[in-house]
Amino acid sequence: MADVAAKAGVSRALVSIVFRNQPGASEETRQRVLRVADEIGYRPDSAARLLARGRSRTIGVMFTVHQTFHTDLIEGIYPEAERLGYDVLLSAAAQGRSEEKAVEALLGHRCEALILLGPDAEPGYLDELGKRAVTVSVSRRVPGARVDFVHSAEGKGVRQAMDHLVELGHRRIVHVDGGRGPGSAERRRSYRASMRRHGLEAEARVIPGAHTEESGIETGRLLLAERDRGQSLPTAVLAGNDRCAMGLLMALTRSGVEVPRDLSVVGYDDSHLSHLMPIGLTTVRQDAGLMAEHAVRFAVERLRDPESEPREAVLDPKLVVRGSSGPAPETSA
Amino acid sequence: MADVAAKAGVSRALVSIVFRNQPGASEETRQRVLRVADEIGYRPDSAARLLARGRSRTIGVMFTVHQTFHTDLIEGIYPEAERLGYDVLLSAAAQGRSEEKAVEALLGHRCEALILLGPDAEPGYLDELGKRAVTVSVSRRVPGARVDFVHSAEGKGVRQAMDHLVELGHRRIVHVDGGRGPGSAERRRSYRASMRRHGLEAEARVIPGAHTEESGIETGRLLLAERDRGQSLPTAVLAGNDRCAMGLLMALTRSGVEVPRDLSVVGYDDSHLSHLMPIGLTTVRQDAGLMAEHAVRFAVERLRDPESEPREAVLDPKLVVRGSSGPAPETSA
DNA sequence: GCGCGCTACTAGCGCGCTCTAGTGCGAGTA
DNA sequence: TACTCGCACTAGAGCGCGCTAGTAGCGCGC
Repeated sequence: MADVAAKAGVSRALVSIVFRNQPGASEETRQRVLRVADEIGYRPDSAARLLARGRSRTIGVMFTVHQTFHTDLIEGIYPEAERLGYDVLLSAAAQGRSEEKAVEALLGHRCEALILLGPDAEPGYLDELGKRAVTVSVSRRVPGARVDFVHSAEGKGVRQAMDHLVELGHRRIVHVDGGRGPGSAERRRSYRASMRRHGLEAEARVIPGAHTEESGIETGRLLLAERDRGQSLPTAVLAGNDRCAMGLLMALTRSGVEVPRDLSVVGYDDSHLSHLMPIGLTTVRQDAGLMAEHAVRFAVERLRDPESEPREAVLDPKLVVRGSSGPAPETSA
Repeated sequence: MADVAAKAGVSRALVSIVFRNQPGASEETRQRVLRVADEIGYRPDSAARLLARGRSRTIGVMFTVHQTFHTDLIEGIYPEAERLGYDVLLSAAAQGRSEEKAVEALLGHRCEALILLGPDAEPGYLDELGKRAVTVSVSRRVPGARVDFVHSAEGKGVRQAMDHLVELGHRRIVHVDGGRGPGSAERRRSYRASMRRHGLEAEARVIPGAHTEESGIETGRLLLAERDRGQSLPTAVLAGNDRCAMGLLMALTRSGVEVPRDLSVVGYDDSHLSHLMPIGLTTVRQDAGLMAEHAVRFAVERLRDPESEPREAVLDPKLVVRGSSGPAPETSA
C-alpha cells in the first residue's frame, strides 16, 4: 500500500480512501491510484483491513459436503451477501471434520455471523454459539436457543405429499425418517398426523433412517427381506429426503421392484438429484434461493440490532409431482 | 489477550507463547494461562495473528458448486492440509459468481497457495496466477503455465472404458465430450485413438457437450430425434463425465430406451452419483482422496521451495463396471 | 481584508497479535 | 568470588490497514 502511495505521489490514507470507495478523493487521483495499484499488483490485505476496522463484515457458512441441498443454498447466499456488503467464508463439515471444527475455523476468522446449514450439533452447543455470535440455523429448529431460524414448513410439505399419495389410492404408506437430521422431527410428526387425518392410523409405520443414500438402500433391503418372509410391501414410501429416496429407488429397482407400478416413492428437498432419476422423483421443493436470502438477511439485520429477538422464517414448500409416484397397485386394494 | 495476560499475572508475550505451543513457558504457567483464557472465552484472532506473522499458513480452494466430484476432493483436502499444518479456505464459483471472483476472495485473504478444482479459466490468467501465488490445478492441464497439476491419466481411463465396450461387442460407440471442461480434450483424443485402434475409425463420432446433466439430456434428445428420422441409435455412449451420463440415462429411459439392453452408457469420475442409479453406472474411477492429497502436498512443497519447477501427478484411473453397460444389442450385428 | 465553508489531501495512532532482543535469577563451574 | 549458562519471562517494535483530527488551498460574501 505504501508502494502504491509513493508511486502515485499521494499518502497512504488517500489510497485507503480510494480502495474503500469513499468520498474524499478527486476522480483524477482515484484513477491514478487504481492504475498504479493494478500495475504493482496490489490488493488490500483483508486480514489487516479486518484488524484495523474491528469489523470483518464476513459471514461464515458451515455446510456439509455431499449434501446437495446445501450447495443449492450456498449458491443463493453469495449474491445476497454481496448485495449487503458482506464477505462469505465457507467451512465444510465432512467425514473426519466435525461441525465443531468447521465452526471453530469460522470463528477464528472473526466471522461476525454464522449461517449453519442443517447443523447436527447439540442444542446446548448451538445456544452457546448463538450467545457468542449472531447465528442462523437453516433447516434445523433449535428450541430455546438464541439463534435465528430459516426453514420451510415441513408440516405443509409432508401433508401435500401425503394427500397426493392418498389421492392415488395408497393406504400402506411408510415413512423413512431422517433420524436426528434437520427437519426430521417435524416431518415425522406431520406424517403421523396425516395418517391419522386420513384414518390410516393402523397402517402408520416409521422406519428409522438418515438423510443419506445408504439409509435408503438399507431400507430397501429391509423391505425386500420382509417381503421374502411373506409380508407384503407397502405401496408407497415417504423418504426423509431426496438422497434417501434415491438410495431406496436404487435398491428396489435393482431387485426388480418397479417404481411407480409396484411402489411409489416420494422424496424431500427437490435437490438437483430429483430431476435426474430416469423416471423423475416426486418430491417436496424447498426454495433454496429464498431460504438463502432469508438467512443472510436475518444475519445482517441482527448484526445491526444485536438485542433484537431471534426470528423465524417459514417458507412454503411445494409438492413437485414427477414419475416416482403413481396409482396404488391393485393388489393392495 | 491483554485481559488474559493481566488476569493470569503474566505478559502478553507469554500468553502468545502458550497459544503457539512454543517452548519458553513453565508447565504451571501454561495451565494457568489456558484456564484463564477459557474463563474469559478468549480465542486468538486469526486476522491479527496472520498479520503479525506475515504468513497465513492457509491454502485456498476454489471449487464449483454442484460438481459432486469437487466435494469428494474437498473431503480429502481438509485432513491432509491439517496434517501439514495448514488452514483451508473454501471459495465457490457458482452461477453469478465467476471463478475470478472466487479466486480474488482467496487472494484477498492472503492464501499462500491456491488449489483450483477443475478451473475453467483462460490459460493466460492461470499462468499469471501461478506467478503470483503457488497454484495447483486439479483435473485441468494448463500447458506452459507456472502451476502444479494433478489429474488422472484420462487416456488410460478412456481406453479401459472403450476396451470394455468393444469386448461387449459394441461398434457404434459415440462420445459426448465435455467441451472446454477439465480433462475433456484428452478424453476426446483418447476416444478417437481407441476407435482407431479397434478399427472403428469410420464409426467414430464426437457430440459436443458439457459436464452437466443438461448436456446429457440434450444429447439424449438429439439421438432420439435422429432415431425418429430413421437413423439407428448408437449401441453405446461414452459420456464426458458422470453428470452428463446421468442426464443421458434419464432422457433415454424416459423415452423407453432400455439401458443397457438397447444401449450402453459409460460415465467418468465415479462420483457419488454413480452408485445411485438404479442400475448403477459403469464409470471410470478417479481416486479423489489420492488426488486431494497430491494437490495439498504439491502446494506445501512448492511453498517450501518456491523456485522448484511445477510438477505433475498422474494417477491411474480404474474402470468400475456396473449395470449401465452390457452386450451390444443384436440389431447392430 | 477577514472569516467561512468546502474540497483534496495528510499525519499518525491503534487494531491484536508475533517475534527479536533482551532482563533477572538460580545453579553449575573454575 | 566471578563467571557463564539456561530457563522463565518481558519490553516493545512492527505487520498493513482504517480512521480521526487536522492542514492547505481556494472561492465567496460582506
